[in-house]
Amino acid sequence: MTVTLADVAARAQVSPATVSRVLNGNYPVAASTRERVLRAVDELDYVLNGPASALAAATSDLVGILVNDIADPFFGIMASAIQSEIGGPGGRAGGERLAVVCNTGGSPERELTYLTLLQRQRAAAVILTGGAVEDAVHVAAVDTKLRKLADAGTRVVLCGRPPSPDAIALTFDNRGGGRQLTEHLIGLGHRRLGYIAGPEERTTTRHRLEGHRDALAAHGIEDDPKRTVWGRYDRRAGYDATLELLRRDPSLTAVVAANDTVALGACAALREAGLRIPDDVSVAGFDDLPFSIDAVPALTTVHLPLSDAGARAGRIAMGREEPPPGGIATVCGELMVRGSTGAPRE
Amino acid sequence: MTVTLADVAARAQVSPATVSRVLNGNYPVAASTRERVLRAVDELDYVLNGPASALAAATSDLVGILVNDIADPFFGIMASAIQSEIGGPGGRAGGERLAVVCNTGGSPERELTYLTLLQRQRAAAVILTGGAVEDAVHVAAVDTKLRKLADAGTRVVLCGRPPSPDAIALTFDNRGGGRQLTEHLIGLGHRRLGYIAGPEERTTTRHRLEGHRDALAAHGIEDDPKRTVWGRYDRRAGYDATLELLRRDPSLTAVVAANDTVALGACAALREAGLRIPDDVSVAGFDDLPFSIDAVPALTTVHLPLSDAGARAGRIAMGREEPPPGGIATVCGELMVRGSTGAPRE
DNA sequence: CTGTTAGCGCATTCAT
DNA sequence: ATGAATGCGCTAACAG
Repeated sequence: MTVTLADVAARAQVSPATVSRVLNGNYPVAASTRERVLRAVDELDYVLNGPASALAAATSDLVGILVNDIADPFFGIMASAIQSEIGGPGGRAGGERLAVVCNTGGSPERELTYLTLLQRQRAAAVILTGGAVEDAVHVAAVDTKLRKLADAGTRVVLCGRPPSPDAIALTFDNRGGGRQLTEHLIGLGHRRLGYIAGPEERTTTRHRLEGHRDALAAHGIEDDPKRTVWGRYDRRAGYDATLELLRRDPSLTAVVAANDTVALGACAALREAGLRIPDDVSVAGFDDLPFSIDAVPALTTVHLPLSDAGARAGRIAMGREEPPPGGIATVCGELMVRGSTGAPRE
Repeated sequence: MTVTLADVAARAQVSPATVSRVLNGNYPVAASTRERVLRAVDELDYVLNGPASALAAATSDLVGILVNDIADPFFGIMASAIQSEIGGPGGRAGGERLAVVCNTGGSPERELTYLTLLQRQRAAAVILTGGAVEDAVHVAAVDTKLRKLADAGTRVVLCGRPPSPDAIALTFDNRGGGRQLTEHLIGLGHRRLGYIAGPEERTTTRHRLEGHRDALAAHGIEDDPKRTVWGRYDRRAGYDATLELLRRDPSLTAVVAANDTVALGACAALREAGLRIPDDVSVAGFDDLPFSIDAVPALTTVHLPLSDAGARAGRIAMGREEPPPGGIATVCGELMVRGSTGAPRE
């Protein structure tokens, strides 16, 4: 039924080994023979059997990309950049690699499951993006998994995720970015700042919040726990949290959100409460996703070079770029001051 | 070095076949034996070899999801929904399936390449999302590919994509949605409407535009070609196109965009041109992506049930839901009237 | 319910 | 530069 390498060999009147060699292009074959084989491949419409190939070679052309939320452009942008560097020549089987993005939905179990699945597939490389869950048991489980993958020859790269032994890491300076942002607001004169944090157990959440607190502390501003609210990384969370912050302290003059999406929800809540941005309340986000510049007013935020970082992670995973010294590099964000922040009222 | 099924069998003092059976859970095995095997698996930290398994079974647990732009939430939302229905029990190898999303970037070649790669991997199912490129040669090539995949036992489902023989299709009623939207504007009194279309060669672009023109024709409004501009499906295209439309006809009272992202760019351009929305110019989008409600004013658009459609496509691909009669179902959008549209000025 | 026997399709030695 | 032979690790009949 399905045409195999042997069929091609027969048709081209060569041995299966020769066909394999021209297909993989990693061994000298006479030009005339090659051409004959290629023609047979074409005529028979032959398609390599991936599993068989992977089994025999003990490695595959799959490259796994793990993301926390595929519907969030934060991950989409990184995944897209990674993938653009994955393709091209260099792999086996004609140089085509299958970049597969796996959506963990932020669930530790799913993360582990996908890692196992990729291990099962003998993936050529695995790239984990975004913040990690901090639960000690889970961290240990992931580290163990990553070590096994690495031992089995899978290249493991972290992008926008805190370092782990046995993996090359490109981490984002979330703490520094958070600090810059809050210092900007303090510099504007704000003293009563609300903070909308992300999910409590994630590293990204903690680091950004720490940066915020660093800035407060550096300027002798008390960090009133009432001024921090936790939620998910979505619009609704920002909306609800803002209402809650306003309830707890109507005299707030600024709201700092864990990311841009949350900030958008915050803006909506403020607007509905009849407050003007930034005249009554300033708002700031984080990430600088494409839509942030279109918010009204445009969102002050911290720009993260998601695309560049993703591309670099992709190249490292493909062995086309040297890993950073020590296996860890910190990628810094850049404060983007726009219309959503201004001096506090009165 | 790496532990195999045979090792597990030896340790559990059973035959390899038995181990395979408990792992796949598709054959009766005595509870006591099962437990012994599972314990051995655990102790040895055994991981199934995916390629070997796929080779022997002639099918894999891979499910491919093709998207045009992974950084666009339109696709992210569908992919996420599809994936949520892919997992769970029912597959081989412990019921875990690997949902892999492949980013074609809108390129016909990449689309074909990914389909070949998926075919190579003997994917269990393939789901293609979003609009297709209309070039006859490419359409034929894709159809051929889909037929081969189907013949090889891969389930093929289209989601938000026009029908094709040999595939089950859930298509969006882009034409109807486009018509509704423009009729809404005409009903408001608009007569000079600009239209920002997407990439020229895509079905989505064409259908939405046709709907727009249907509405114009139905109301006896001349369809001046000067009032249509083409561009990509991104913010920048909307921005540029709006400037161009304004240049060609400053008396426009409404701008209809091919999708929400484009509409956002249009809003930015209008705002910078000193025009108020909707007082001076009304704006409408399409898709109703999450950020659309946060635009200022909130965007009038056509809501597409991306999540529901994706979930349904996922279930059909997994054989857990009956395909629609005739293999084709049309999914309709719903007009969402919000603040960005109003009566024309004067 | 469990063991035995054959391949699945390809990459890779080792020869020639 | 090419062919022959071997085995990758697993599943699926087929027996028992």
